[in-house]
This record gives sequence, structure tokens and C-alpha cells, in this order.
Amino acid sequence: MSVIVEKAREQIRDTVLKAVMTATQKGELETAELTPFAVEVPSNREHGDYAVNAAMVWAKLFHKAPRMIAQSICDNIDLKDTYIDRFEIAGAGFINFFLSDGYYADILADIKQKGENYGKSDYGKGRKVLVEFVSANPTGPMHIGNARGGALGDCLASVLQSAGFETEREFYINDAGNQINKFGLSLDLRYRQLYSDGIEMPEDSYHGEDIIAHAKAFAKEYGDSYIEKSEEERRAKLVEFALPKNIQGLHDDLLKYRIEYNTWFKESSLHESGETLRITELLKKSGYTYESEDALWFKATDFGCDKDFVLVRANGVPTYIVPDIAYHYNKLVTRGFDRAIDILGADHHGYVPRLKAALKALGVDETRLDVVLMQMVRLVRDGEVIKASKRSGKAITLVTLLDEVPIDAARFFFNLREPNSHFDFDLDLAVNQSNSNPVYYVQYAYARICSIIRNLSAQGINMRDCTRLELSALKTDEERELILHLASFTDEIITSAKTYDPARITHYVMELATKFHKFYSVCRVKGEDEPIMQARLNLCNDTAIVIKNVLSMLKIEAPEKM
RNA sequence: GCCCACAUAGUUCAAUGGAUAGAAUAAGGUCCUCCUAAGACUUAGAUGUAGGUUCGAUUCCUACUGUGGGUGCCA
Repeated sequence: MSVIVEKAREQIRDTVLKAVMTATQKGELETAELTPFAVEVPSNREHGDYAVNAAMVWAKLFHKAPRMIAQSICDNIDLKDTYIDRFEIAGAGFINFFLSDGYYADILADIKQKGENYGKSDYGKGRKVLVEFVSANPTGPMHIGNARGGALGDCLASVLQSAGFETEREFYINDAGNQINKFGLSLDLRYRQLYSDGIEMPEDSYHGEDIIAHAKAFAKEYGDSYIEKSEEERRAKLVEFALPKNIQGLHDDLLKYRIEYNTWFKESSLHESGETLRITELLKKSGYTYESEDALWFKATDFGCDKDFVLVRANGVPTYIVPDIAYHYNKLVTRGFDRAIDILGADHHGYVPRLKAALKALGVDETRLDVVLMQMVRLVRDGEVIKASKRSGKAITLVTLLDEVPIDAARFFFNLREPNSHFDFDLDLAVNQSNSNPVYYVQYAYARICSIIRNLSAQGINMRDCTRLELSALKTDEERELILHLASFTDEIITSAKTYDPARITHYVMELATKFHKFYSVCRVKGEDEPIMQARLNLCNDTAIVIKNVLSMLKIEAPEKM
């Protein structure tokens, strides 16, 4: 928590509480159990630095009109030793507080002193969280939804880290199960097509070009030597050949997208270690399973789900959810993360309650699993929605996207909207008008600051520490707006971490850029009197620090020249 | 049918239950002898419908309408 901001807010809270106590002692207000009230930053600057809604919240409590209560509070306020300069009653009963010049000066000094650590807090201190995101199928290339999930998950992890959580990033590799079987089948058919005619690809196989490429590469290395082998052996060999290449591909493509994971967790490791089997046994022991039509069912209806679901099929093969349960059990119990966060597409929403139900049956507090559902990305080209599916092989891949759209722009773009909103990705806009992407607006603000610093430096003028009095001279509306926005950075990160919405900090930094550009067009740095020039130089420097801190969370470049 | 999410300006998005609903973009009009015009200023323009909860609703609740997704012994 930014110390200065927190201090001011606490002072206001205490001041109000003390005033109420005084008013009560004097008999101006009834004695009552006080309910919580807000100390918030008003949207309108004319309403002061902080606004308190206590009088409105307490209207019923004191059986009085809000403005009357506000008056009683204000009559008894003591401002000694606080940042508060003055206060007023406004609107329906708000009490607006205006802070002293020293408050602004202290904020600026604080940012400069903390530098790249400014914005960090210990909100999540001592809590270990695991963010799992992308986890794309290794049976093919990543698609546009993975691009959103990647930007979102990676940035969310950064936000949590800044908010003090011990954070790890993880990719879950589905390298087992039905999809891999289907992968083997598809590779097999493509391989055999190279040597004979009349082999059709069934509807539910993978039709992508990448499968053909794998088959050809395999044929180049092994020729037709596997054609005569058993289907089982041939498919296993093909998977063994192609899968690691795909996984390496995912790794490389994500790295290009500036995403690095702490762990690449293989589903197959859960089977090899026996964890999947053990989970089935544990679920049986929990008493929430039953057998029906030769299959093993989980009594999800006992946990509020609308239907029970199958754990182990009649043919003895577990369904996909069993390894998933084992995987989350591994995260929360075996590895002991306090919280697991999954970034999933909205098409998984029906699956979340089931997974949670199973965890609950296993005695795990299911609220430790948080799922961020991300609405689907629809691709729009020429004003038309492109239906993209992996099966048809027509999906726009992450790689194709990054060939066309700069990485800075893509990462910023995908963090512009909150996860739970539908996203139309307009390819023409992203490709042709990438210069209108707001990322450049933010980067430009940073480059402008660097330019100011460079120009002054060329004249032999370098930034120095300013006194509290000098910093207090920054009093224009534009300067004050900018300082206040800088001050709210730490809170913004915490809110972003609480709501799992990294788009908040993207909006934050855009607004910061706006406030800087406005400042820039009104206030000059170079050529002003030395004290004011230095104070403004400090303000510029602080702004650059915060922009850079945000951009590094987003893993976007902060260019010194544009 | 049932379940979930979403619905705000022409378009794409904001707004811990708060004061005059903000931006961007598209349309019209200004500003470079002045630290980067990838900028600033300015004129117009919006809460799907009907109720409810309360000091106060874009926000919470109910119904309706529309869009997307789910509802497999697929993942």
C-alpha cells in the first residue's frame, strides 16, 4: 500500500469517527453502533481529494437527514496533525475533504524513492497462488482465443505478483486421453494417405495442415517402414514423433509472445504417478459415487449441480474430468498452493461447478479454486464473423496473428477488455490501423518524457531532489490531476488483483498518459525558473516510473524514442 | 426446455450502490517561430423493455426481449 495515500485515508476515517464521538458526547447525535462507510476518490475534482458518504449511510441509524448528520460531524472535526486542509458538505450529504500541499509533495517524493517498486504492496503477502493459463491442446497450433488467454493470464500473474502474492505461472499439457488418440488417428491416416489412395479423414479427426506436415516429416525420416506395422504401434510412434515437436512449438510461440512459465505440467505425469487412479479411489471412498450401466458416476447433484456425471466409462477408461480433478488436487493439496487460478474459455463454464463439487467431496475447500472465465473471441474480417474451428483447420493461429500484429499491440489489445466480455477481434483494424492502437498513445507519453529529460541533460541540467516546498508549487489543475492519478496506482493494482481483472491497469495507464499529455500541453519544463523546472522534472520522472512499471507488468516495451 | 454470461453514443469499450454516465474511434471546427502534432482544445451523440429494493440504481433483485456459450460414457 502506498504509504502516503493510506495514511491520508486513515486520517480522514479517524477524523470522521472522532467527530462523531464528540458529537455524540455533546448529545448532538444519538448513540449508535456505527456501520462502515467509504472514503473514496470522487470522480469530479471539484468534490475534493476524498469524499466520505458516512452521513448518508448513517441516516437511518441517527434518524436524521444526511445533511444534518454531515453538519454535526463537520462541527466537531479536528484537523490537527493531518494532511487535511479543509472540508465541506456537498450534494446529498457527502463530506468532501481537500488535502494540503504537503500531501502532493510527499506522494512525489515517495514515488521517486521507491522507483520500480512503486505500486507494489504486501496485500497478498504469505499467500501462494498458481495461475494456469493457455494450456492449449498440444494436438495443434494455438488459436486466437489462446492469444487472449495468454495476454490475460500473464498479466494477471504480474498483477498478483505486484500485489504481493507469491505467484507461479503454469501450462497444463493435455498429453494423454482421447484427444491424443484422435491426434494419433489423424496422423496415421495422413501418413497412410501418402502411400495409398482412397483413405478418408473422418468427421471427428483433425483436418489441419499441420497434421499433413507431420506425416510428411515422419515419412521423410522413416519412409514407409511403419505402413506394415500394427496400427497401435504405428500410431504410438507417430504420436511420439509429433507430440514433442508440437509441445516445443507451443513453448517457442509463447516465448515469442513473451510468456514464460514456471512449470509445464504434463497430464501423463498424473497417470504415471498413479495420481489419477488414486483420485478415483478417494472419490469412491468419499461416498459420493455410484455405479450405473457399468459406469462409475459422481453424485454432483449432492453439491448443487443439475446433473450427475460419469467418472469412469463402461469401458473402464476415465473421462477427462478425472485427471483434471487429480490435477487440481495436486495443485491445492500435493503442492500446497493457497489458491489456484484457472483462465478458461467461457465454453468451460458448465464444467467449473463439477470440478469444484469433486474437490469438495475430496475435502478440499473448493473456494480455493478460482476460475476466470473468458468470453470467446470472435474474429471479424471485412465486417464478417469468421467461424474458426481447429477441426476444419481454418483457425487463425497465434503465430499468424503475431506475424501481422506487433506483439506490443497484441498484448495491450487483449488486455483492454475485462475477461468476461465478448470480444470481437477486428483483423483489419488490428493489422491495417495498428497505429491507432492505444498502446502507442501510452508509449508516446513515455517517449515524450524521455525526450524532455534528454533535452535538459544536453544543456547540462539534471534532475535533483526537491524540497517539500518546491514540490508543493505544482498547483495547476493538470499537475494536481496527474499527481493524484499517480497516487492511486497501488490501489489500482490491488483492486485489479482482487477482481482478477488486469484490464484495469491497462485503463489506468491510458488515463495516466492522457493526464500527462494534458499536463505537457499546458505546463513547460524546459525554460522555467529553476525550482519549478526541477519540481516538474520530478513529476515527469515519477510519471515515467509509473508508466514503465505498468508496461513491464504487461511486458510491453517502454521506448525512449518514437 | 433447463443453466451461465453479456446488453451503455453510429461503432468498440469505461463507471467498489453515489454528485453533471466517462474515453476512444467515426463526423464538424481550432492549435506547431514554443521540451516529439503518434499530441492538445472544441461541437454534436448513449444506460434494451417493464417492475421492485432505498436517501440514491448503469450497478442489486424479478420478468421479458436480443446475442454468445453450455447442457456427451467429447475435451
